[in-house]
Amino acid sequence: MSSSKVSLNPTRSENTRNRLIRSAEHLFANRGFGGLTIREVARRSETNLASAHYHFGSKEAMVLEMLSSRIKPINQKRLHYLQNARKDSGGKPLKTIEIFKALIVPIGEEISKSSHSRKTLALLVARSFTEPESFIQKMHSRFFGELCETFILELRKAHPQAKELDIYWNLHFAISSMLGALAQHRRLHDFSGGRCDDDNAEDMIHRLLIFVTNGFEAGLKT
Amino acid sequence: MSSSKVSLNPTRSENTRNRLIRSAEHLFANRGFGGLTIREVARRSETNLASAHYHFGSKEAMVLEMLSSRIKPINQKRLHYLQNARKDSGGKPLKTIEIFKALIVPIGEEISKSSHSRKTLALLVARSFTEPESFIQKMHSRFFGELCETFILELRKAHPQAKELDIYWNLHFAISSMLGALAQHRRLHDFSGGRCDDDNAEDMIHRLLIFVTNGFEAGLKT
DNA sequence: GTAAATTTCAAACAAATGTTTAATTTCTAA
DNA sequence: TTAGAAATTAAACATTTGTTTGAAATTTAC
Repeated sequence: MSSSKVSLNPTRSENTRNRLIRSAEHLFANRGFGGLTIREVARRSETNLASAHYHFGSKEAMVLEMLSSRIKPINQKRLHYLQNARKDSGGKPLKTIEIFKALIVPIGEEISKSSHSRKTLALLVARSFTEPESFIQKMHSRFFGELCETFILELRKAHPQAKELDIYWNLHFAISSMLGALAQHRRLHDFSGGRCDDDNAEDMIHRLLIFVTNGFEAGLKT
Repeated sequence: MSSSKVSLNPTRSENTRNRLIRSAEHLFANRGFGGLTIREVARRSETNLASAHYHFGSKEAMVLEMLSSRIKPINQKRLHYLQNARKDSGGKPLKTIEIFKALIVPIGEEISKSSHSRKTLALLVARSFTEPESFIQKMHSRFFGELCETFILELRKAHPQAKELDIYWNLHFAISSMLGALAQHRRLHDFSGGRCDDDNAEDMIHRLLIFVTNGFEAGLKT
């Protein structure tokens, strides 16, 4: 039942817990909530089916725990980037691209950092927006409610002359681009005949920033 | 076993077939392939579980048949729009926005046209890109392979000076925006506090076109 | 070292799913 | 009208799923 203990010398129990989370991550990223089975999570973790229930209580609780472990650090980084940008701007409203940097770059960094298959995290974050509605609702309210408000506020400061609706719509498009681009890289690989790869996360993030910033700003000029 | 017969006075058999397809559409749109069960499709169609297998052979075949009935008309319209644009241009390369119009407007029109819940078709098309990879691969090769090639060719004609990779990447972003925006309208509703609605499909399509066109063109200027 | 708590495990449970079968009903055509 | 084809149905089948149980193994604390 212990939860927040972090140790350099993890106990055996913490080890299985972590192995379970890592396996759940991989499976959820590649197959979604419905396609993930506890049995396979347990098998890949080289532990028993029932131990997953022992540690998390249910399949849903396990997956949400896993998502939390990946999403929360990213969201903290996002807020951190935003704060730094505010400091640098000396009280002036931020430029659009700075705001979107704060939104997008942290994902890119976490993707580059992660030692295992680079695509797992990208799929993970993006898939969390393509799951059935019941699941998504829990995700959104748990992980993204505040964050959205913060970014909307910042965008409105940056564009005081813009209509509220225009900001909503175009932020919606921007987030869609980001998530879609991350989740559906397979399509890119397909129709570029393998000439584009997303191994270079920095390159991808930079391209995405240009696309999103220009699309957003154009959308405000009605 | 008859397939291409179209009659104004549909037989009883064709009726159940159509009812099955319509129920499958609704369920697939809202819950995805895994969340759709043949039993529920049959129940909603007020017919028997086994008749779904009688008409389609398997769950997968039924869903693919349903997708085909919705996607093929849209893709035909897309090619048609492209042809018309070519005629109007008098041999000159098309403008970016004309190409994206051909890609995006047909979906908007079908959404407006459909009598049942407007969001069903949007969800349907978009979800087809967020399903597990094995399923998507079949979808892509069956419905979108050629289409992608055609549009890439047209974009290259329109931007002969642009790098090939830039076109691939930014088309990828554009498609991501389109699908994401269609599929995830719930987020828009959420963080706009209900102030944005997507009942006005024309308005949404117009906004999307502006966003995508400007993002794409900005992405080519490296 | 030993007793209690924690963790792991094999087995079983109950519910749900895609598919098949065989009988019944409905439609079609001569 | 009637025999044969087509379509529908109820029932059963074989898997698979999330979850629970109770015993065994391991760790922890004194």
